[in-house]
Amino acid sequence: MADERLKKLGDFIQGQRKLAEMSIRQLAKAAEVSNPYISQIERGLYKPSADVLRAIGNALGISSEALYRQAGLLDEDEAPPTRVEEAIRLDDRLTTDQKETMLSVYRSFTGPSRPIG
Amino acid sequence: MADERLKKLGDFIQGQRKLAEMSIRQLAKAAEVSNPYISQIERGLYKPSADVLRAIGNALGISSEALYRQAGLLDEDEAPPTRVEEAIRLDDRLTTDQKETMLSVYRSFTGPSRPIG
DNA sequence: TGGACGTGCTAAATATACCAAGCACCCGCT
DNA sequence: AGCGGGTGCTTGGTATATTTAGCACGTCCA
Repeated sequence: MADERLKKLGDFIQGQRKLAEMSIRQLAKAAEVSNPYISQIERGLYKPSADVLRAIGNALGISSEALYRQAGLLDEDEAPPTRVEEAIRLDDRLTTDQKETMLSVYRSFTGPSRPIG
Repeated sequence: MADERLKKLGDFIQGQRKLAEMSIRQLAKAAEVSNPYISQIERGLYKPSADVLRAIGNALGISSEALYRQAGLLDEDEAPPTRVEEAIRLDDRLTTDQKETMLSVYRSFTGPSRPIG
């Protein structure tokens, strides 16, 4: 496996970890692996096994599928990635006002143009 | 990982291989792994890495996703509560800064702490 | 008969995924 | 100053994934 891919996967995991505001040790504990190993994965030193990937995905609140796709482990380019707008609209923890707020923020970020689909 | 799962995965692969009318060696060559290794995987002796699984899936003309699911590596019923967060984090139309902004807005709406486990 | 081919499997060696211990650093206390 | 607790990283070892060589059994064909 190209270590370029591993690097990309590592960067992705690190980015997601930071977005989730977790430390390496927190993630390691949640994913039930050692902390150095997370560090090593993030730096692209190792090719984690399938169930370690799954555990990391779970710990980060990312669907394993998204992780696999990022890791280049699902070539099938079906299965549309989760949509922000849709997810916001469907979230029952948000009030209607809050949804509108988030949607308008989102649209201001992404511009007026319609999303791909 | 329960070796029961490995056995089930192995049986599944073997079944698919036979349906595809391939020998172990043919599959091994197509998946670019050694032939004994295929044999060992089919008998549930080892836990193949994610990209070996993908290669086998490709060689057999099976969607990797189906394979992962068979292997119990896609939980599917995990992590639904974090859909919005995931969608935001994975959106490639947003910059990291924008993601952080939206996440903090979202968190302020839904409450401060939302640990994963 | 015999050997050139197929099949799946075994065994021993190598490569590498993964872990425990611990270092170096930074910070908020007291 | 010095502790206690946080951060990410390094090192050396063990466990295990993966391979190379080769066995034992079949079948077909000369």
